[in-house]
Amino acid sequence: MTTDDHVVFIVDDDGRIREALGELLEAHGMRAIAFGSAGEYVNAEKPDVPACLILDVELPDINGLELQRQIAVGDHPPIVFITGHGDIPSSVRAIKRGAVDFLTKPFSDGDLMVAVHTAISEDRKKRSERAELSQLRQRYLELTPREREVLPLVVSGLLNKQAASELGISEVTLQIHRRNMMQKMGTASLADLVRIAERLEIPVNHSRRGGGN
Amino acid sequence: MTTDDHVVFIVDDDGRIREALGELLEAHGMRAIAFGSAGEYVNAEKPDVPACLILDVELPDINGLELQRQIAVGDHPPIVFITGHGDIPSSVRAIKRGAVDFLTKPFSDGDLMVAVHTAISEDRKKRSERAELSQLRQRYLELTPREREVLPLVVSGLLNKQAASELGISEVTLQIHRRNMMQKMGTASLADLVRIAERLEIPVNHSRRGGGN
DNA sequence: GCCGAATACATGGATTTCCATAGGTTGCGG
DNA sequence: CCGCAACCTATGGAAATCCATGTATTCGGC
Repeated sequence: MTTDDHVVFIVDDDGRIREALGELLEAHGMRAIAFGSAGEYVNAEKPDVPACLILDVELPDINGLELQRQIAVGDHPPIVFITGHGDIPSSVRAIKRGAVDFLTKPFSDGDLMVAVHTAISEDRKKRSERAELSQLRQRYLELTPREREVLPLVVSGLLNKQAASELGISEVTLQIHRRNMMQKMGTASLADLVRIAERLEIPVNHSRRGGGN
Repeated sequence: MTTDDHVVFIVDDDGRIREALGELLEAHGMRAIAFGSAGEYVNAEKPDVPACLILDVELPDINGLELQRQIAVGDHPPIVFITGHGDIPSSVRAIKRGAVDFLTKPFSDGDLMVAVHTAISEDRKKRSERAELSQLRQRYLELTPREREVLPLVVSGLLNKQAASELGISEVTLQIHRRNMMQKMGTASLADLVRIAERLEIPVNHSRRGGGN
């Protein structure tokens, strides 16, 4: 892990904590960027790399749990909460909402580093999955309306003539749309297409009656 | 929700707590079964219905978190922890390991009931998914060794002749195995089979080179 | 008006899948 | 030895999919 392929954000109003954490992370070969308030963090330009957010619960401008709730609407780095005055309901809520850990001060350097590594590893995985899904979604959006209608019928396993009947068109036309759709989706086989449709959570409302594939 | 289609297990060494919780749950039309120790609970015959486990952290025979860890190897009801002396690391660990909630005494009846309903609802969903998956796995186990070899090749989208080549057999033989396999798996189409293979997490190591489905 | 995209339909033909039927070999258990 | 399961192969033929190519209509943008 080099300092260019990840980043650790530190949000704590206590300058000494920011400095101590920054030094700890850099001593472990990690890149750290610190902020004194949630507002600063939210408004800052951020590198597009796997990340972790070390977040103090008691911030001057907003409660850390509230910030977690707010940033949850978009893509955001996994959170490692740190707090000097935590309570159990808060910790439960934080973890249920996806935080990687909830550490009470004083916490050990080791615990923090484990949490940070877990968070960055998690973010790396999620970002990769999101990128792939985003690409598939883009392909889906490039389909014509008709092609988009044909897709769920095809992946549900209907024969071409059955799918054509569902749309009230000829089988020949259905075949054309099907072919164009599969080309745009970049799939060489029906099997590939079915898997992509699953990834995109496209509903399957039909089923073939009777034999064969 | 009738008292026949679910159950709430209570494991607490304090008889008054067991009684109070039992009465609360029954006042809400729920069925409750109480145990004074983890050993009692583990050894008891349990109804095969959606359930919730209200688990005290400080038990005489074992720590509640340790019991969570032990029962995690099998199918077990979602846990709602209750405790009079909890600490944040314990609560974090409990939630991370899948507990529905971690309530510190004195907790409100409302909080407990919400947690219990969430747990039972969750268990109902998981049990349904597990039953379905178990059935699919049973079908998979009924395949002959050859049929089991053919399945991943087919769902990867290979042409029959390509799959046959992979196994060093004739295309005709591959077709026979394919047909028998799809019948045993209860699938009417390749699309259905692909979805089932995904559910069973059968690895796909091949891909068709070139056009068509 | 022209052009391109989207949609519809068609033909001719090749390839693949599917089906029904038949036959053979090997290994295991009763 | 016999029956059965598992595996292998084949034929003949029907159905489905795929491909290449062509035509026509409508709509929107330039």
